[in-house]
Amino acid sequence: MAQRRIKQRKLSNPLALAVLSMCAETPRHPYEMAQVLRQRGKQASIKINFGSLYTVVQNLEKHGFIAAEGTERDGRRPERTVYGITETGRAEMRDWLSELLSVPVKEYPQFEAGLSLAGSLPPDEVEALLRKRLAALDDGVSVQAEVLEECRAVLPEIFLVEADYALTMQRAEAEWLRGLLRRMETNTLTGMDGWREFYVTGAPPQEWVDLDERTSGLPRPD
Amino acid sequence: MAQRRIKQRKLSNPLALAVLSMCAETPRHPYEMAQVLRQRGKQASIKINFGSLYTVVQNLEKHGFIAAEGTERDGRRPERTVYGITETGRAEMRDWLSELLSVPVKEYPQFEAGLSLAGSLPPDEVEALLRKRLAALDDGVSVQAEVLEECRAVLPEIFLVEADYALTMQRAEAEWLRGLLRRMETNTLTGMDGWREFYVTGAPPQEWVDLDERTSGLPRPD
DNA sequence: GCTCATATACTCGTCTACGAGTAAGAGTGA
DNA sequence: TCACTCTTACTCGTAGACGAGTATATGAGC
Repeated sequence: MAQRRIKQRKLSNPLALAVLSMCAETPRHPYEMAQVLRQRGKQASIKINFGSLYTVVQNLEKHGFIAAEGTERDGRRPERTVYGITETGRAEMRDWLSELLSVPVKEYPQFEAGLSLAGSLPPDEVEALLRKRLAALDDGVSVQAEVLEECRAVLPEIFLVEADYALTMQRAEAEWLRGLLRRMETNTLTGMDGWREFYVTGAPPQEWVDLDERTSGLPRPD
Repeated sequence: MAQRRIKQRKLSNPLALAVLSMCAETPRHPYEMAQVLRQRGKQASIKINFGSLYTVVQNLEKHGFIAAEGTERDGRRPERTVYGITETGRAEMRDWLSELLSVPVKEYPQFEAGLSLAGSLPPDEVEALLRKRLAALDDGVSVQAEVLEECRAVLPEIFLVEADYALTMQRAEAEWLRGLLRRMETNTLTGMDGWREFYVTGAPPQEWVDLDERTSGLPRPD
């Protein structure tokens, strides 16, 4: 018997969730949604692309999560359609948001991909590149820490939870990277010499040639 | 004068970089690339989707980054095209990989989006959901830590750098979450009562109504 | 009162991601 | 040896993401 597939959302773009959340507060037209999201600083945690916004609104309507409640017009500007959330939409929003908050999902950060393919570059080059990243990361952290402080002065902390999270994660990355670089510099990271050898002789060291076979049965995170 | 736009890659899917890296080692046919990537455990850091793989290979060829070097056939199985990397492709690979390693980019983790929209759910529910996440996160961490230990027994550490990174980041998230939950439980997080009030009375508390305006000029991370 | 810049409010078309489907050979057990 | 399943090796169709473009309106400066 086939195992029931885990529920798959009709829409997967987080922007759709943001739109639902906007319409749940009060009926709005698309442009206003974008404005409010921006104004509340949500564009730092959710990518708001205008091309996507209108597609997403259309699809939400198609699936019955939001419904056009009429149109308004400001002067001779183009007419704007105002959307409100439906009951189905409200349910979808609650369910989706609950899932986002309670179920950790593996996403694939580009940096992780970079790390896993770094073997295609010579070790010294990689070391230099990572040092550059660390510097940029440290800069970013100090800038954002400052901004966050300013915000804390005027806003209750619940509104800054996501910014605090992002900052914490960046700090963690910086610390990890510092550790890695130290181990690379001091040659404490096993395999560094093999890697260097490979870039000098052009061939992988003897002890690596059968690694692929020996590790084929290894439990790998998936 | 328009500022020169930052270089935009012809292909953005990290799988394309993995393909380049595979072809750089030795010419291969698509299916073999996928096999080798899997066998080396890269599927943990790069999403390998067969649908995408063939599209990506095609596009890489179209842009001259890889070139068909001929075909082979094993028994009466379908014919397979073998691709090798070109000089342009090698340059693209180096450049792309260098960028991935040295330039931190903001990605938009779903959880961050969830946090920033959590206000659409009642506070007690959010607390429960986050506790559920923390439990799952802790489980995941301990499983992966074990797997990583086993791998360390047979593999040089450079091959496990990306797994170590992923584990560290998960630990950091768990720790941050633990802190947040503590602050929520002890009511140390400012704004919690306002949020609760909002879910009881149905209206935002007095001191929030003009927050939107007061914060409109705030420097926001972007 | 005219021009230029900027904000408003979308539309369009392309490119791409990816799930689901397909089909043939190889192995395996009865 | 024959049925069945598993693995190999792709193909196809479609939905959606997003950049770039467009067109009007409003305000600011001269």
